[in-house]
Amino acid sequence: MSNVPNAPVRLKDIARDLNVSVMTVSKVVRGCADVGAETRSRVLARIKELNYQPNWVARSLAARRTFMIGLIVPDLMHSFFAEIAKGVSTTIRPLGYDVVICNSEEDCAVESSEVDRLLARQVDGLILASAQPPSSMDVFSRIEARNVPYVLVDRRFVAASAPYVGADDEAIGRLATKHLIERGCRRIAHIAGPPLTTGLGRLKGYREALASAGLTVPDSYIVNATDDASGYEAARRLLTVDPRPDGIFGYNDPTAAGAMKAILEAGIGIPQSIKVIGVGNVHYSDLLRVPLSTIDQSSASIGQQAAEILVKAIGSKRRRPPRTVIIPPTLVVRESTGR
Amino acid sequence: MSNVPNAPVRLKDIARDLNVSVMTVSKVVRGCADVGAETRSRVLARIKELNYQPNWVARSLAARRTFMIGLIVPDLMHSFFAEIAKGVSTTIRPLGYDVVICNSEEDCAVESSEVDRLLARQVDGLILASAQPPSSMDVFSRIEARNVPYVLVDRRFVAASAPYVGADDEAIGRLATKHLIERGCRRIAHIAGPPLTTGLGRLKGYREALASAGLTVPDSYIVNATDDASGYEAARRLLTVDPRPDGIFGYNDPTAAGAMKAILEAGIGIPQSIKVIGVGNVHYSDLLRVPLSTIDQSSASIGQQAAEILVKAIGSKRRRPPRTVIIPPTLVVRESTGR
DNA sequence: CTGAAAGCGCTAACAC
DNA sequence: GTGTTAGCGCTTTCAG
Repeated sequence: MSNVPNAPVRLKDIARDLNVSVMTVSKVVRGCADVGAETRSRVLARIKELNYQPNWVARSLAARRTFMIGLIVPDLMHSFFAEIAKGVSTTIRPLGYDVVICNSEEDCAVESSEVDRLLARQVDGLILASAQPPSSMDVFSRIEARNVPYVLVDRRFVAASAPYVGADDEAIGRLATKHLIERGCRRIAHIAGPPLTTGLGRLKGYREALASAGLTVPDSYIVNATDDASGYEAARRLLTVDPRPDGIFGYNDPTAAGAMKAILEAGIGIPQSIKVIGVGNVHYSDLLRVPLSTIDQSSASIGQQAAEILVKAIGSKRRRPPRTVIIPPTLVVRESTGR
Repeated sequence: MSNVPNAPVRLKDIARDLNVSVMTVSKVVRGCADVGAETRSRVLARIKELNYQPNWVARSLAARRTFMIGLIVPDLMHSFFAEIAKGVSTTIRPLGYDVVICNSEEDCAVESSEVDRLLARQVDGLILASAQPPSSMDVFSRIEARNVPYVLVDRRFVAASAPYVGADDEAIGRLATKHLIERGCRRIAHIAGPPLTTGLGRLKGYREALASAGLTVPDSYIVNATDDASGYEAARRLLTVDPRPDGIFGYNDPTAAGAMKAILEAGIGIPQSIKVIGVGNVHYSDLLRVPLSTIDQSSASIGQQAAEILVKAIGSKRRRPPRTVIIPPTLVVRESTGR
């Protein structure tokens, strides 16, 4: 019995009840082999009886491992990141880890403080879809100083010496743009994302695809947005440009969906007059006003692979050379780029 | 200096460097008032210099508080729950808490083990959108046995003596159904959700609204679904019923969106021939094939209020009488129920 | 196979 | 104001 009613059962309680040492009980709990069969079953019986649950805080302090990892994403509401989060969780939970999920709100100061908190909580590893500016290093170097393994997802940072799992953004940009060209578009606009590897890469791919098709576009064909609301506004601006674009490549599905709303509101037909394509293949793309063609990035698998790489890195003592997993993008054709 | 390179700085290190006791440093770190001004500034200086970060695992063990709370939701991919998660995080983070988010996959065994893990990690409190069957008690009684405060959201359980924050599901059902009736529908079908308070309550409200309007419907007007895919299938079944419904009330926005897809695919006009309404006001409702009328439940505010109640409960020693916050539903009319 | 000793890094309670 | 004493509940290490 413990002294205080309602106080959780401890190893000590079980040990006392059974007249064995705390160590023996601890070993049974952790499944160590070097315990006598009879002792083990007595302990096990008592554990079940009292419904003993190890105190993970104490265990973490003593073992110097928390079996907790941190995941920082810019926005959980964006289903792309929700899917990554889910992929991470379902992969890593069966391995005994819990995931602390943080939202950085796309703000690099918030992200930076999240990282510190997670580190202070002694997480065994970190997965980061970072909102840092491309050149910034200090968040990464702080993690590295602590020798905590981490994996970058979605957004790449050359300065960070960490594994990366994500898509090939230039390939995405080329694939989307080429598809519009093949569907007959000649005046292709781009709703560009924030100046991170994702936005920049897709923009570059877009430019490359245009160039290799011998197409040129006015500067006003490139506008900026990040979500459905700003995508809507961006498209409204594009519709005033002369000549009007006949194709729009959106940085991601939300911007593309917002753009479609603006286009349809203006009474312009999709895909007859303007074709639209997005990126991400969010689950509701198929239910939009006009089902949205998109580039699939296998978001769940990004989370899964990041988790797997992280767990391996946690397991091995020495730093391994950072692995890079580039997930090839695939085209999903729906009505918004129909003929 | 610490013995091992790369080992994090400890209170002890700072104390030794400055020839003060560990306690004094600890007090400075925690902002206790009873420290001499000069000592304090010396300590502060050294802390900054060494970039000291308290070890939260050790602190948690000693202080018997982790400043971590657990949040369990059935599905992070469903933006309703993602929004709750965001509401919880943004409310509770500034108060010094971190949130461990878990997905139960709508599976009550998974949920049960999540609860145990979170409890073993000594979370200070729990927020639960539980997938337990309505009568089940044991998850709740396990939490109560540990004396850990918890708050229920979205799904209600009378047997649990915990605060609840959520919508009034019967009111939702009535509001949605009444709206369809007012818009002229007479043959109103319902895509019902799982047999939890949400699904059951909305179904009840639907029945009440029909009854008070003197309408009756065949049993075949009530089908089951949980997400967009099953909503699509459900609607396909409804379309074969004779006489065909002229209104469909979907358990949530995804089911309603899936239903709209099936209806439009069958070449039937929305809202001309069938009007559709959902629940949840997910952020993309406005971008769907036909912008979806819906019932708003203020999901972000559910998360926020649950977090606030939980923090108060954590602060106070004694159990307070469980508070119940019912968020009144509001109607959002869009094109899917247009005249 | 079993257990005693020695912490993990920090804080509560109380002396000085 | 400052420091001392005693842990928090567990694991590591190493001796029996």
